Amino acid sequence: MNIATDTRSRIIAAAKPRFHSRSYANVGIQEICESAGVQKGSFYHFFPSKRDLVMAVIDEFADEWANGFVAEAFDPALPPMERIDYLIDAAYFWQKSIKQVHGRMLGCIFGNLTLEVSTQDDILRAKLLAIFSRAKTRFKDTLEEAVAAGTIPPLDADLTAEAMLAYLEGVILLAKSQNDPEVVYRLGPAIKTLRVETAA
Amino acid sequence: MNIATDTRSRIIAAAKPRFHSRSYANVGIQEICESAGVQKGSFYHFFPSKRDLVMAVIDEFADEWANGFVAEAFDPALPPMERIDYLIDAAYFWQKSIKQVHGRMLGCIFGNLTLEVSTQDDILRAKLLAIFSRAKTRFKDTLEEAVAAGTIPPLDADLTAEAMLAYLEGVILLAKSQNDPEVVYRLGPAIKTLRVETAA
DNA sequence: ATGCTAGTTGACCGTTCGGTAAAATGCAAG
DNA sequence: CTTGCATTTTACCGAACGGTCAACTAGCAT
Repeated sequence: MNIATDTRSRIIAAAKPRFHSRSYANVGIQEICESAGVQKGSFYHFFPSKRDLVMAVIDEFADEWANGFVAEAFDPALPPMERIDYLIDAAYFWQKSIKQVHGRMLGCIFGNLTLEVSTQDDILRAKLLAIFSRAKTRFKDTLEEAVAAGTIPPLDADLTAEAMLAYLEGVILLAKSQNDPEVVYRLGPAIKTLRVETAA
Repeated sequence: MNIATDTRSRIIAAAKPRFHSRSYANVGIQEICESAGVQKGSFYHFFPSKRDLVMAVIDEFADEWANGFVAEAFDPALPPMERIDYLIDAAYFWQKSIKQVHGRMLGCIFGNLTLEVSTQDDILRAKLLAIFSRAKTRFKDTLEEAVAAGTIPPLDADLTAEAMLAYLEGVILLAKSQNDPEVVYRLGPAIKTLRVETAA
């Protein structure tokens, strides 16, 4: 079970940076197996299909974020709106450090995969949608807290949260098109100007 | 020359909806040729490579937009900020009509391609970047006009324009993840709340 | 010791990939 | 009538694709 788990996680570890830095279709099982030092038959012992692998990769990225930057950013000890600043900062520094190591702005793997596969695979789309949904909830809770504390005027927390998430993804997209994480630095802070008023 | 042009444009016409509705890697030359009623050798007479085809497709989409919705939206006769409303409306109705016909929200092909290929092909990335750059200029000019007219308080028109473009792409991304153009309808109008202040 | 099972191996499946080369066709100008 | 050029056809390339299969190994419980 120990060694078995090891093989499985070696496969995921090999797949993660590849799916992130290239695309779903452009990364083959064979390449992943070679990099992980695993035979193809062994791969299909752990993963019924390529799709199942990418789902595991998505889960790992989501966990990594949820327990890393996101947990730090949405620290209840911070004043609510500062958490959003923190998140933008984290996104910026993460993209920047990846570019320093890898030479490229890789962007958000959830956004990348969404635009690539969501018209072709509803199961993957649902998976990615769930990730976005959780992210939105984080924003929403933060906004509600900020409103309750009187930090910001009342607004439609649900829609504003969704708008902020959209903006973050859009900023990362534009940054990727320029291969330049500084775009995140320049545009990110404007996320706090976004507002959807409460319905009258 | 007439028939020749016809073959070339039949190829592009076959490729356009495919690249838009699926992805770059998922659409093969063979399929495009079959759909266009063209032999593969003939394809390579007109396009040196698959990349050259997708560049032509990008150009066609860009022209289509520039001469269609975008031209209507950025009509100088409209009050500046209403142009932005118009553009959001246009994006919404376009995505909605595509979904009605095709059954799917396909999103923005420029955004789609950017996230798929921009880490793997700098020439395509540059092409897409140029498209975004032109779009940003439209926003920027509009914002400057709105500031000059006193419609909105002074702001950093360049950065705010980029932020608005990012937001639009992000909203479409999120809508695609939900396969629901109504997201564009709900979130789109908040684009006008985005602001980057002028540097002090 | 035996049998079961999780894991592994390596060969193999048919299909598709982007791209090539040479021969054939059509057409227009000299 | 012929030359030349653009276009088209057809057959083909090697490589890679996702996925399958039967045989084999190792460890553990009965």
